[in-house]
Amino acid sequence: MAARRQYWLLKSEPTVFAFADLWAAPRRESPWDGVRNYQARNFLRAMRVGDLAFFYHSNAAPACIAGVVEIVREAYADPTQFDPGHDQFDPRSKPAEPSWSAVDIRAVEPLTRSVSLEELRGAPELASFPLLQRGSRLSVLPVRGTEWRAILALGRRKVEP
DNA sequence: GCCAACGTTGGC
DNA sequence: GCCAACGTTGGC
Repeated sequence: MAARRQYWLLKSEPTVFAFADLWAAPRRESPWDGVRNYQARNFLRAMRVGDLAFFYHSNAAPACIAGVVEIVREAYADPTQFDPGHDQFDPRSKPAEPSWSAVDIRAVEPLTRSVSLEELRGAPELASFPLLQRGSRLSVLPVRGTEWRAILALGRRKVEP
């Protein structure tokens, strides 16, 4: 079966780590670590090198999609789970059987225009987009091809509608 | 800062 | 296995 690129969305609070921070990092790369939710972790583990993801700014004014990133390293044991000095330290996780995973990402493209939540809500193609559902809190989400293209079209548009 | 929604924990 | 309490998320 041919490998097929999948699409994702990753949430980050820009005051902690913004798309611009990733863009400014060496080789525009960074680990994506610290995920401590099983469903989100399972999505991380399903990612393949070459998959693309939107970089979403949560807890921002306005919350928005700021850019596109690529998965450059598939899931590996998240080192922060074993670091007692780290906020995300998990004393129950055993090195022989790590509970949590990280991937590495690389910034690919800043969107010409950030796409705000309000705009996302206005797009008919995104009616069932998980991010827009009530109470959605997952920090890692799958994105369908139709949704991906609709959002890209909004983000690449140069002129206000 | 508020608060609704959600995931996790732990007593039973 | 149930479920109340708690901590966290995240839009506003």
